[in-house]
Amino acid sequence: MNKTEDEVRVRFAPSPTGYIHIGSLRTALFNFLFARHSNGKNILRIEDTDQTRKVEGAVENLTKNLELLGIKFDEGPHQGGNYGPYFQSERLVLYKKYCDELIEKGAAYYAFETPEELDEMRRMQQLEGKQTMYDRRARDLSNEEVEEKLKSGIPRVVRLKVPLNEEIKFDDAIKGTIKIESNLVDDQILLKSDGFPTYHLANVVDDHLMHITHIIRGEEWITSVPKHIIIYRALGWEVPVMAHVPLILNKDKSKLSKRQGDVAVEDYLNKGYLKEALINFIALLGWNPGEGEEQEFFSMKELAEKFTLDKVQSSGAVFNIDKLNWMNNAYIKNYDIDKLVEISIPFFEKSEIDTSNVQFVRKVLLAIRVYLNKLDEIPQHTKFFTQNEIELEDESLKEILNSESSKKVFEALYEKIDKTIEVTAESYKLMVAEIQKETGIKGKNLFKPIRIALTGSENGPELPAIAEILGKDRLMKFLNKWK
RNA sequence: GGUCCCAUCGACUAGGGGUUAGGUCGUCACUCUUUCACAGUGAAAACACGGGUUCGAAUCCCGUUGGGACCGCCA
Repeated sequence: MNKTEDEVRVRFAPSPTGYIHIGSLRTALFNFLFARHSNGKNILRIEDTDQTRKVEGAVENLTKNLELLGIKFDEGPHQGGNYGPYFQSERLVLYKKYCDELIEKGAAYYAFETPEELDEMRRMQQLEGKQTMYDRRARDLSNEEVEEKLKSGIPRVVRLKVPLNEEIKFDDAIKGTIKIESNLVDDQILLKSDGFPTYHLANVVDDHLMHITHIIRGEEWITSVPKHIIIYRALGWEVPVMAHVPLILNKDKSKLSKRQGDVAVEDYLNKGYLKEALINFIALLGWNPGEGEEQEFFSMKELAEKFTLDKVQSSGAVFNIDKLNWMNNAYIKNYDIDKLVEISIPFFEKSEIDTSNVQFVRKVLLAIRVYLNKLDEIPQHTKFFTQNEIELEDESLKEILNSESSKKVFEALYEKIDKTIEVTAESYKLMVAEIQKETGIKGKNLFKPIRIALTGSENGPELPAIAEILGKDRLMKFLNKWK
């Protein structure tokens, strides 16, 4: 064991449900940033104690995406570590051991109700308008009764014996002091009848055994903290620092959900949001460096330098796709072009562009990147570069093409291109400038007909770039049609 | 319904006893431009309400209202 005394150790503990929720991503990010900021360790632990919800390949998918986004772990299923195993399903003996200890100490007890009985109990409570919670009916069973039932082999669970008439208090690093009456805390099931622990038991045991110093997780957990504190106390363990991160919300301020848009990180990656933009955006959802800082763009390194828990917001944050789009566009515009080409290839494959010609892809991307909020918009911007026949966007454009002055322009440009060996953006500009001088036609009357003749549309990327990409042959073909 | 959490422009937020309440997205206008976009300049836009405390409250306290989360042999 090589843990140094006050080393910060945090964990991200997802259940393998098959995809990473945007909210989980932020929790993972905050944990990672906090660990890096404090020179501590970031640990990945898989909470797979629900046998009914196993998803094949979920862990691989999760690890892959987190890694892709730059969130790294120092310990975990793949990287190993001194406190494994890092799958809860492989730690069952541990949970059993501490569960027995709790029973021994009188801090937990056996209960024998069936799920149906519990449903019925809750139904009645609801009918009476009471809070639904276990009525503690098995709490005071005599030793003999318990022995007898255990022997009979009927299904049993272990429940937490919540001490009565006490005020449970703790200090949350984000929310401040929180107090709850113990009488309102449920005698939570700790060990299910299948022998697996529930979240509450497994979490406390693992966080302790793995020497977790700070628990950074979603706000939805805040109401179960008292249960955890009771377990820590019963086992004589120190309670880690709690930090409950506020929720990410839908537009209507409810918890971010599938129904109202994409929630899986993969969805965003697949749409062509750059990982840097996604991380930057997510980090700013519920956190900011404060103190008059007006910077909006942060690299992962900068985030790690600046991240502290006291700057995490205490209220929820609406996920605003407009701002993500703006930010992603900003990243796309400033990204290293060769790297961007690499990332963009899969999206170009959905267009007419021949992706084997990387130079060509590069040119097109350079011309259209300014328009892209996300990479999956590439196909809708590439048609100007791939058309072999020009289709007019609107019949009324013919009028412009057929005007006297337009004809003159086409004629002149055609001749110049004919004499040119290769059309580049530069040579195109020169030619058009010459035409302006020679014919006296300028402004709209000059460029508009050309644009329409070459693209079929009144607007689009810069003409010189388009001309270069189209190339001499197509340029002549398109002009010839109207001259 | 019970418990807990939360409350600054439409959204993300800065500020945290004395500020013209600042920035970013979005919106609108103008400028630039051989189109659209980009870029630039500017505008509209907020301290939920009511009581305290104080010379002074967006800021501290209490309440109200509003929103949210949780109340499972899920995590």
